[in-house]
Amino acid sequence: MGRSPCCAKEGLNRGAWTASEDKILRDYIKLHGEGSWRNLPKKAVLAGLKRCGKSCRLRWLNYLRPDIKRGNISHDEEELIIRLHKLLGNRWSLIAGRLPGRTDNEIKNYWNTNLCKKVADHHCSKKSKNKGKNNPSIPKTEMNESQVVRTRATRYTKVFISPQPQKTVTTDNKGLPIATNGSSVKPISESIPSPFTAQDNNPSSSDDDLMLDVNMEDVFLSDILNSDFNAPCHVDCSGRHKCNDLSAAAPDGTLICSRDVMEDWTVNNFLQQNGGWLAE
DNA sequence: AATCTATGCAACCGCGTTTGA
DNA sequence: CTCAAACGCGGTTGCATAGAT
Repeated sequence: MGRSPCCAKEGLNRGAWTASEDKILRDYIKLHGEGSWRNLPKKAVLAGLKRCGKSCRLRWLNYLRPDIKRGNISHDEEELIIRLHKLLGNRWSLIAGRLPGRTDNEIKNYWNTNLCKKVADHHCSKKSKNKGKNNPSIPKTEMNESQVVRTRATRYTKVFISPQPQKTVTTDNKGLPIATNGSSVKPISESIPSPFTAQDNNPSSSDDDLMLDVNMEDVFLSDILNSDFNAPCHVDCSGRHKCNDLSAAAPDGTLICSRDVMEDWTVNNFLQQNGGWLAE
């Protein structure tokens, strides 16, 4: 089913935004609020704004929003980005969510232009420092090795998590879990919901049920958080497959662990339950 | 001074997910 | 339940500018 391109309508402006366009958009949103981007151009065109909704949304989110923090990224922010990227991969919106005032686009650009090189230099100084797009001689597979794992993942919405009492967790004013000093790392089996403990890969189960065929009883938080996500993972996630990026599919297509599950689990549950933010 | 190359960033594109009729 | 529209995200592109030659 083809979707009509958002910006295909003739007569719409493209490219860099002018100051007057910014003003129109800002005034419009001040008046009507965010959202309904698709309808925005129809209404705003009366004010002379000839932009598609998608473009308006992007301009607003990345540039015009009043809470956007412009300027250099501080060292603390940089550290945080690196850590979050190691944890989350290229989930820029998630990373941006942990950095108030920063946009996903800004962080993505900052990573690609600064941190990517830094991290690459730090981790694999023996490898080429050239950017991939400027160095076509580097095979893509090799380039990917020095990059983080690709994170586009199928989202699984049906995950059975057995109810577990939530531990209270101390958070800072940003909602981030505060690392407790010297927090001892527990085995995952003690701290994560039951789907991550051994489950019988029973084909007779309902097809709608996501089978998390993971036996991580011997996996420790420190193994994951301290692991080099770029390197082949030495954690045997399933007892059958050595997974490279904490998500893998068996040759028969059996899902072993979806990344989103892992991410949600890691960020929202797992770390909190351990009371530590990248606790070591 | 002119040209080339590298860099940074804003914006676009395409695709997956969500929503609602 | 189905399907199309809308939304949101990550990857990529293109342009302006700085620095090197």
